[in-house]
Amino acid sequence: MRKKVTLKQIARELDVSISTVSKSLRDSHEISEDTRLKVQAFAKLYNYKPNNIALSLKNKKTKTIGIIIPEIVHHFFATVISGIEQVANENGYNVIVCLSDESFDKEVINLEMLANGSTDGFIMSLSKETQLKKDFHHIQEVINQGMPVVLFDRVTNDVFCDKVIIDDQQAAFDAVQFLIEHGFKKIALITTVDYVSVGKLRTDGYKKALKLNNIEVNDDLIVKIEDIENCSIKIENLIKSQNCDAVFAVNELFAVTAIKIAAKNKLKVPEDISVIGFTDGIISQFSTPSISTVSQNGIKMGRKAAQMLIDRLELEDEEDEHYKTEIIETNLIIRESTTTK
Amino acid sequence: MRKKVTLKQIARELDVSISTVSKSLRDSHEISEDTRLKVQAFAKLYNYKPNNIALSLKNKKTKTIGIIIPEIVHHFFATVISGIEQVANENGYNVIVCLSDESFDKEVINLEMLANGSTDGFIMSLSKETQLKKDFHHIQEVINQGMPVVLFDRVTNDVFCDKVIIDDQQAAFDAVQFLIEHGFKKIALITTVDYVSVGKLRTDGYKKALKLNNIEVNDDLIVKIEDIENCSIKIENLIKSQNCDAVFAVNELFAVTAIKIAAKNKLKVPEDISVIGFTDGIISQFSTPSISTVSQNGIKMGRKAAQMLIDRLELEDEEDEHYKTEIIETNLIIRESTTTK
DNA sequence: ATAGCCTGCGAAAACGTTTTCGTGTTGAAA
DNA sequence: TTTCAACACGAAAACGTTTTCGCAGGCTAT
Repeated sequence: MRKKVTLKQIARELDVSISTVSKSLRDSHEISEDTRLKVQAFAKLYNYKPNNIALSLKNKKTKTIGIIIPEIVHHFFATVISGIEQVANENGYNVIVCLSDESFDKEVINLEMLANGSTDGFIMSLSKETQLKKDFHHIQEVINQGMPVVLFDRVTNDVFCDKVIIDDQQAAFDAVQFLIEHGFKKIALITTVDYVSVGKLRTDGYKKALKLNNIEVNDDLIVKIEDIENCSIKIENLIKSQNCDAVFAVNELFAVTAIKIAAKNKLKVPEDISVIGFTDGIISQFSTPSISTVSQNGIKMGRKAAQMLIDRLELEDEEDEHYKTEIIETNLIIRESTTTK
Repeated sequence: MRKKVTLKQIARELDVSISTVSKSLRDSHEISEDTRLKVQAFAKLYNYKPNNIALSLKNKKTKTIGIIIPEIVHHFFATVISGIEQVANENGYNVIVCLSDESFDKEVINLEMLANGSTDGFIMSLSKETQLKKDFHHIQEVINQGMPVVLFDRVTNDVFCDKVIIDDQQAAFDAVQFLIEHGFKKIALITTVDYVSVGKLRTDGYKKALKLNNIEVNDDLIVKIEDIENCSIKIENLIKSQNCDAVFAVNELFAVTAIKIAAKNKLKVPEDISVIGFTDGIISQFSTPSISTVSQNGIKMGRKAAQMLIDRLELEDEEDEHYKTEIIETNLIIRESTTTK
C-alpha cells in the first residue's frame, strides 16, 4: 500500500526544506534549475499531488459547491444537478449533494453542516416543509456569514440572493391559452396545494388565462393534491364528475395519472379529452400517448445557477448586494395527448 | 456580515488559551467548571461550530464519500444515490457526486481529484468507455493508496474490492423462462453491445433460458444497440422482419421503444406481442401499457454499497483483504405489457 | 517542614500546504 | 579590499483544530 506522498517526505528524502520543494513544484524562479528539476523528477516518480484539504484550509476556499434539493429521484432535479455539474467541472469545482427529503429539519441540518467550511457556496431548491413554515433563517444565516446562495425553482421572496426560475405563471398561462385557442371550453386543473410556490404560480396562470378569455373559474374543475401518493382518487373524482374536454396538470405525474384514469373510464386521450402537463421528463416523452407539456430546461437552469454562484465566488472583492433573478424560458411542446381540433 | 468565529477568537476575547477553549467545549475534566461554562456560554452566543476542513486535516478523515457514476439523469442511478445518501446521512457522512458522462478520461480525472484528500472512499459504477478499454489502473491506484472502493452494477473482475450487483444473468434467465413457460415461442432480444458488462450478462441469461428449453438461439432475433440515440431503426427492423411473439429488452428505454414501434406497425401490446423490460423505473411504471420488468432495487443497492464502504472505513484497523460481492435480489414484475395466455 | 499529588491551565506539535522574510554565499564593481 | 547585488535556499507563520505534555500553585500526608 503506497500511501500518498507529502511535501515533507519529499523534502526529507532529497535533503532540502519543505519550502524548496513547494517552490520547485510551482516553478519558482527562486530555485536553481538543478534543484528544481531534481525535485520535479522525484515528485513525478512518486506521483505527488497536493492535498486538497490542506489547500482548502490554507486558501479558505474549497472549490466545492453545495447542492441541497428536496429529492434526487425526480427527473427535473436530476437534470438540474447535471447542469450544475457541467459548469462546476468546467471551472474546477466539485459538487456535494444533500437531500432534504422535503423536510425542513433535514434542510437545516444539511445546510449548517456544509456551511462549516465544507463548501464555498450553495445552490438550493426549497423543501415543501420549508415553504410551508416560511422559515428561512438558516438560509439568511449562511448568507450573513458571507457564503453566496443561489435559489432555483422553488424560491422565496423572503430572502435576498440570486435566483433562477422559470416564469411559472406565464408558462401555465401559455399552456391554458393554447387550449382555449384550440376550442376547449371546460378545462380542468390538477395542481398542488398553494404553499408550494410553483404550484401556486401555475394555478394563477391558469386562472389568468381563463379570465382573460372571459371564462368563469369553476372551482369544481380545480383539484389540489396534497400528498402525491394517493392523488388518483381525487383525480378520478374529477374526471368522473365533470365532463371536461381538457386537463392542465402542473406536473408530469398528475398528467400521466389523469391519462391513465381517463383510459380506465373509457375516455380516449386525446380524442375525448386533451391533456397538457408540466416538465418535459421521461414520463412525458415515453408514455403512450406522449404528453404535451411545458418544458423547463433543467440543464439550463442548473448551468445558469452554477454560473451565477461561481461568478459571485470569483468576484470575491466587495460583494455588490445587487442580486439578480434569472428567468429561464420555457416552451410548450405539443405531442399526442392534445388534439388541435 | 458575521463571519464564523474560531477558537482563537474566543480565546482572545476570554483571555484564555486556545487549548482551554477547545477542552471546555469538549467538556474536558481538566477545565474548572467556572471556565468551562463561561467558554460554553460564549461559544453558544457566537454560534461557534468547528471548521470541518480543519478537522479533516487533523483527523485525516473527511467523513465524505465520493460517488462516481456515468450519469445522473437516469432513474436507476438516481435511486442508488438516494440509497447511498440515506446510509451516509445516518452515519454522519456527506456525499460528493461526480459524473463521468460515460467517458474514461472524466472518470479518471474525477477519481484522482477526489482521491487527493477530498473523500475517504468511493462508490462507483464504471463508464462504458472504461468497460470498453478494460483499463482499471486508476481504480487500483486509489485502492493501493488505502482508500476503499465499492463498485456497483457495472463492475469488473479485474479489480479486487467490494461489489454490489444483481445477478443479471439469473434475472434475465428468469424473465425469459417466464415467457417460455407462458407459451411464447419466438422471443426476441434487444440488448446492448457486449462490452457493457450488464448487457452481456443479460444476453447470456437469455441464451441460457432458450437452450435449457431446447430452443435454438436465432441471431436474427437478437439486436445489439450501440448508441441509444437511434436505437429505433434497428428495433423497427427487428419487429418488421421477424414476427416474434415476445420481446425481452435489457433496459426500459429499449422496452418502451419496442412498444411504440409495435404500435406504429399496428401490433398490439400485449395481444400481438408481449414485452418484458429491465429496471423498474418511471417509464415502466407510467407508460401505457405499463411494462413488465425485472426490478432492480436501486435504493437497496445504494444502501448496501454505502454500508459496505462505511464498514470498511470504520474498521480502519488492519484491512482484511477479504472482499465481498453482495447480490441484491431482483424480482419480476408482471404488468400490462405481457399476456399470460 | 518536606515530599508528593491533585487541579487548572498553557505551550507546542501535528495535519499539509503556501508565502513572506531572512540569511549566507558568491561574484562583480568600486 | 571592501561593498553590494543577485542567487539559492531555509525558517517560520498562517489556516483551525485536537491532544500531549509540562508546569505552577495549593493541598494533604508523613
